[in-house]
Amino acid sequence: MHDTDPTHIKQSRENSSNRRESERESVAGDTCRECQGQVTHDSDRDEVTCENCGLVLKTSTVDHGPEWRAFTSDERDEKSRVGSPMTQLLHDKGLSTTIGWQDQDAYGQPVSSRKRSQLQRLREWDERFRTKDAHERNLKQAFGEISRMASALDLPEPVRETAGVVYRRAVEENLLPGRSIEGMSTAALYAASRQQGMPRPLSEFANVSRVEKLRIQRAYRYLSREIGLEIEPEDPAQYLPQFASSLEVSEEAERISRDILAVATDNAVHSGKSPVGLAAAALYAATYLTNEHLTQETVSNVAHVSEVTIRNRYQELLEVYTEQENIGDR
DNA sequence: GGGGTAAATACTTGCCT
DNA sequence: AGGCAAGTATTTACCCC
Repeated sequence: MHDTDPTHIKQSRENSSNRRESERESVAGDTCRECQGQVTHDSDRDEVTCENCGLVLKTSTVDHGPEWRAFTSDERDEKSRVGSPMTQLLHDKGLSTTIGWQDQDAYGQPVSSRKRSQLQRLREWDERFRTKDAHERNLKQAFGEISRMASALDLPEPVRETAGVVYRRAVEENLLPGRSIEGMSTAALYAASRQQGMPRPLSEFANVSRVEKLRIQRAYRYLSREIGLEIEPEDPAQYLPQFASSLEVSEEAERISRDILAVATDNAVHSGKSPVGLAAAALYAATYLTNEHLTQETVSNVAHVSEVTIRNRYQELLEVYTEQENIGDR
């Protein structure tokens, strides 16, 4: 749904109308639209992701369309037995059923009073299990909020799903009691947007959320500490392939930049610095060494960091790197 | 184009109650 | 627990070579 590539949309249409015949098994061979890297299908999570840059290209590749065909509306009514599509954003993933309120059997006949009280008890328990505890009810409300805010901020689908997962984890870890659902769901969305590599300033979230910035901040801090919410690619090297391919630098340069980062990590130069900035600087430094000479501007454009950051960073990197080189050569 | 600096801002951490 | 404040990194805007 979030996929903007028209060819994919066409494919999925064909999928549902031609049933299974045109099902495309192999994502292998396709390439990432951002970095041209190899993409793989993770069947556990049902996501198509890029091996290089980790971009989630497509989630839920399952064909949600019916597996039967109907040619008349009567036939459609008769055959239809499906509910809404499954989604992370419904508290029970949209899969729950309810026990009907009518005291009737499958044929519409009234049931005996004995059965009736049995049904009543079943309904009670059904209700209890379905909204098992405060948690599930929280989820329901929170996911609503997440969706609303994500739309307002125009965040893509993968981010919303991630936010859902994050929030669900928070609930499972019992982090909710005493905290507002609003604050937490905003924090989850904020965290998700960062994890997915498209951070927005906290203030934007504050604008669309019903809680103030401070609350969100606090909730976020809590979140990230309590469930070790590693803002995922903590490893700067992860960004390299992506940058390298969009900048079309030599493999040599990419290899060197990887070295530089490794050395930098050993020397603990990189604590507290943004991984993106480091990756960009390393790449810039590498092209400097291989005489490819990219300008700081081009690198900064691709990496979305300022030239200043690259300047500051690459000098430090180069310093430790050349030092290490000299020691190694001796 | 590379390089530098100052002020503003975003974000984290630590300290205090 | 929550609140505040200080500290660090990054960006923006401007300058010079």
